Amino acid sequence: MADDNPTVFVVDDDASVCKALGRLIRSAGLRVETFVSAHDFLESAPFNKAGCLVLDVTMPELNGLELQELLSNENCPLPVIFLTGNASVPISVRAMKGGAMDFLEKPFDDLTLLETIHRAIARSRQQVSDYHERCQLQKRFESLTHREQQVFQLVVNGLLNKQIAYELEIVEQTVKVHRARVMNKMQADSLAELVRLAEKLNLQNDPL
Amino acid sequence: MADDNPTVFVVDDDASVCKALGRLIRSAGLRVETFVSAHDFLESAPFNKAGCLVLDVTMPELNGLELQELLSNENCPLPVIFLTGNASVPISVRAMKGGAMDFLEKPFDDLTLLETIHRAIARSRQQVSDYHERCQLQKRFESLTHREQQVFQLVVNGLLNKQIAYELEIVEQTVKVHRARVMNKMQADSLAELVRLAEKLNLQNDPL
DNA sequence: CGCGGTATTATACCAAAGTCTAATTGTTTC
DNA sequence: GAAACAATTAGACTTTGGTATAATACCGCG
Repeated sequence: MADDNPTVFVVDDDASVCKALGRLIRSAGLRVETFVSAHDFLESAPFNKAGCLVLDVTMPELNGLELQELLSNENCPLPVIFLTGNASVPISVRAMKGGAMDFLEKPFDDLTLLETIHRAIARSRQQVSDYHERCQLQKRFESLTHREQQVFQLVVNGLLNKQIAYELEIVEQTVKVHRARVMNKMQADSLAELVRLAEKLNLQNDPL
Repeated sequence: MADDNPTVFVVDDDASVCKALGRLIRSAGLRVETFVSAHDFLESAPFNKAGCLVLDVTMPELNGLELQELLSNENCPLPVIFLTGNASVPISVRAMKGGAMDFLEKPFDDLTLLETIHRAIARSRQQVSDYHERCQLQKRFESLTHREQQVFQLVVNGLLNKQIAYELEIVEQTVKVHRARVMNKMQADSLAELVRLAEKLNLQNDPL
């Protein structure tokens, strides 16, 4: 909502390449930040903002693949586009298996890169939006008391109030109270919606 | 249920390679079928059975990548593992973007290939199982009359019976009749389950 | 034309869910 | 200890959902 301006992060140990890529990408109307090392990039860690990463494979210290893996482990959802001068098949395969958007050899076609960047940003927007939604849901879920969470679980498993009462060894009226609070706190205005929220929260059912 | 025996399909224009791969894979206790051309393979099209495809990239007529794309368009979910002698980065990237499990250069390590095959088969099993479940669901859904499908849609959108009645310009009692039939035909024994079935059927909600 | 499938409605009743007020108990926290 | 929160229950009531029986009407098919 507030900051819908995606940023392209360019990481290449060759400053002149950074500069050239920066120019190219800016010319397409996109915001760019360049870094000459993976460490530099990591300091301004751009979590949960839309954008993408254009990454050189071969760099001293932390190379492109290692950075990709690191970000992946950190759960940073930024799509990665690799650029490389001297690539090999195993490296490109590893990059793609690691979830890279693309893997382009230098010299690359400017338009191809820009087109790939746009696809990456589109994906990133989706990811960021999904992430935010999920966070809000998670927050609501955590605002439930333990008992309310239990009732939530059993309700979306399809149990009747009286069955839930039996499971939890309480009285049906108590279940109704909890259930009403669950609907309120989760901001669901129908059981159908509550079930969908539970799905998004990965509240697995069936553990009966 | 009936045929839980996955088959590895090997396609390589070099018959001796086929033979060697066949031996290797069979030695791991897996069923193998070999083909010396993509066309040969396509004739025994192994849809909706668990297995995987070990594919040479460079072949006369229809090459590996083309076969992969063709199968993908045909919605054939068989995981593909590429083998290649003289590969290039763009080709490997294209293969991986096309959803390949892996892309191995000859000479490859036998154990690596077998390990990849096993992962591919595991994925295939999951896909086949998902596919079957989805088919059954689709069948049930299609057994609903038009009116019942409408009621289904509105029910899982969270509308009350009386609201559904208003939408469809009928009386609440009629909605109840349809609703009961929907629950029966879809084999759902709770609203929660019905909503989950609707999700799996991609009955998008919200088109209010 | 009669039969089967579909859609519709009515009546009646029971079960389940939702709502409101109110009270009790235990725990934690300032 | 008072205040705040959580869990529990009771009682009373309304709304909604589910089920059963039955009847009417339309349509297409043989």
